[in-house]
Amino acid sequence: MNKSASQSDDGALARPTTKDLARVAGVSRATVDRVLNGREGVKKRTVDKVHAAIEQLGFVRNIAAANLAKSRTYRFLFILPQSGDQFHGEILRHINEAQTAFTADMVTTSVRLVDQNDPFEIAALLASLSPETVDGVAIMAPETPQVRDAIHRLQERGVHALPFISNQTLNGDKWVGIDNHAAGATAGTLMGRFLPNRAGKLAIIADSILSRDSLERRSGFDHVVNSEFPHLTALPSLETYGSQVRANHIISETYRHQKDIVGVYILSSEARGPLSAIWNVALPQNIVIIAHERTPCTENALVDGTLDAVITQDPGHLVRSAVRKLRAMTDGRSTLRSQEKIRIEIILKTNL
Amino acid sequence: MNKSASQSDDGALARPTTKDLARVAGVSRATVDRVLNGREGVKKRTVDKVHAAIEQLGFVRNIAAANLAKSRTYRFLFILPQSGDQFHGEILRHINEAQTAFTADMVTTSVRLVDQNDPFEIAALLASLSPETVDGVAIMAPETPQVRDAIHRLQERGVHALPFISNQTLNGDKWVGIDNHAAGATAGTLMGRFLPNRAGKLAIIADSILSRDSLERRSGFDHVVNSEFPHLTALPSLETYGSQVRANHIISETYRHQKDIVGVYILSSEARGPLSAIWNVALPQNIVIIAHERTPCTENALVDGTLDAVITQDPGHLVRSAVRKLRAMTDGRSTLRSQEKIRIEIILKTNL
DNA sequence: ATTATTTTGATGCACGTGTCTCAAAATATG
DNA sequence: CATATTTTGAGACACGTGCATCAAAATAAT
Repeated sequence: MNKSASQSDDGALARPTTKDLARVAGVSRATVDRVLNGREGVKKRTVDKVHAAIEQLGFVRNIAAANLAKSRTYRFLFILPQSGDQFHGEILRHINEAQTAFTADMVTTSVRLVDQNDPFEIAALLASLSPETVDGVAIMAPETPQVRDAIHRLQERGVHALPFISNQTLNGDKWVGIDNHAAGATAGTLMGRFLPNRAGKLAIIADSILSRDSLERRSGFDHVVNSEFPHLTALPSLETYGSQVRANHIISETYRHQKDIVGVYILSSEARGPLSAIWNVALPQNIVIIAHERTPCTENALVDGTLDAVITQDPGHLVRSAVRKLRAMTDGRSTLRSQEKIRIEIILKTNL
Repeated sequence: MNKSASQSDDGALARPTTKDLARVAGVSRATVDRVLNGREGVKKRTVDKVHAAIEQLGFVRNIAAANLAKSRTYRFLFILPQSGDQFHGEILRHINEAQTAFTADMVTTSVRLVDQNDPFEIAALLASLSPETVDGVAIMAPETPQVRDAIHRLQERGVHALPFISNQTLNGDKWVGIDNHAAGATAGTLMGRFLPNRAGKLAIIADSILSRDSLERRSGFDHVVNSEFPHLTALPSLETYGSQVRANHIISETYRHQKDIVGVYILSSEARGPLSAIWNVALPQNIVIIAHERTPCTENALVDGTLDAVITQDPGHLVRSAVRKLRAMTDGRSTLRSQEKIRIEIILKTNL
């Protein structure tokens, strides 16, 4: 029987190396290298022998040593909107916070802020990137033809691209973010459960209903409310377009015309505008209000009772997951499904 | 001005190495090594010079290369209860599932199942461990004097110990798990919010109220119910002691004597017994039932509407966090607070 | 059977750090 | 001053893998 791997002092099985592979497969280390790195000019019979040895020994490549040998560093870029949105601020904070941890893993991250409403600027930025300066890009931007094409060409040039959080068509698990339909449905369920016996109307407030996120959340919300809580009626979405004045206006107007509002659902990732509008209008205490994303603003609103629940995704997890995925993409590996699944979290006053 | 780090082809700053440190500090690589690894016999003035260079260059040790040189492998052991509990099954599953990912990081994990009720067995196991065979242990076991002492001696022998999920006194951030008081409070909040206008009694079911977890959850639950939902009254805890017969008995008895039960809170991490008892007794449809831990059983109960909400902690995150912490402890590093914070998650039918 | 081509082996260096050894230099002690 | 001691430097090798070169062996083509 073959001695399958060297034995260490304490009797534990040492981890098999390429040397062990070569010995067990009966080939040279050079050939093992050719097989492991998929180089040309190796007979199929030899390839099989090596693979059999890998199987037999349970060989796992020492990525650290490999990266050291290649002196590989991962250079990743986050492209984020430059709006002052607090949620994006949290994302930025986590990118910086994790910088030290990333450095230890040979990952360097940088951030570029772009105007969300200028697809040409985004496309131009993407066009300026090449595999010589960056290995992967996490992109948070609305899906427009320009951007979609730019992403496509970027990938063809050999730079990995990863839709980040929102607004892009998803392919397989090559994206990071939550299922917005389910997030909306969760909001709907909470709304219904918090209002078990009170028939009435639900106001729904969004920045703009044109974004993919908003549409999906709205659809999930409606689905649950219509099918499970027929005593509640979701009103058409109100759009604030990011304007505080407009937010104040539409909320007071709506409340004036619809006296039987029992709940408010704030769709957008920035709840500050709608919340202060609600504060100004002084809605009755017993209206249930649900918003998205954990920010200093929504935390405060939870604590003082203005907000009843917040549906959120963990920004730190989003950032780390993006980095892990980009790294896996550059290595041609796959990631752990369960680790990368971004949870839809529910936050109440008591689990802040 | 000093040339601070070598320049790579593409113009990007190469990451500084110990060589760069030596050059900038004006000492030899041997001395840099003495400082970095805290060896004796270096003059304070020299130590300061090196630290200044570290600061100036922003030097971060290449852990991968260091571990390679030391041929370091991390050998961790999980000590878990051998009860057939589904939640523990999930933990086990995640340990195995993440095995491949760990291997790539030079981490090998093993698992030992022990009888939770036999502190002497656990203490004996701990006593048998030495730094020669294991670097760190994640321990999930009730806190008894025997176990506490054994853990203490284990640490003195140089094996890192990490309380895992439950039942040990906590020191600083050297533990993994959720805040059970907050988890109980969350359950209480949901219960109250789901029952806004229905006065009545709440049945509370536990395996045993003697465990630290149960006590803390109960206390959090009571606090919220008493202070915020005075129309609800939490009954004394019912203990099942893991017996299905007893579960059936106490639940039917309680329901017979207390006709105005409007909610049930299942404290323990195993909800199967109480749930099937509830199923047998056929409680009225509109009773709100909340349990802990996401398992196949609680998932099914959510889908079919028996359960209204599940409070849970992500077992995969728990496992990975334990490994990261043990690794940081062995390296003498600190971990990222925000990443290791285990979230109290709320699961409804819609965010399964 | 000879030559051309493909496949394999042997060997050496590199990556960044840890860990030795031995000598040289600096400083302290008498 | 000479000597003992502390502090530092120079150098070599190791870890596991990638990558390159050149020769040797195996196989295919003529």
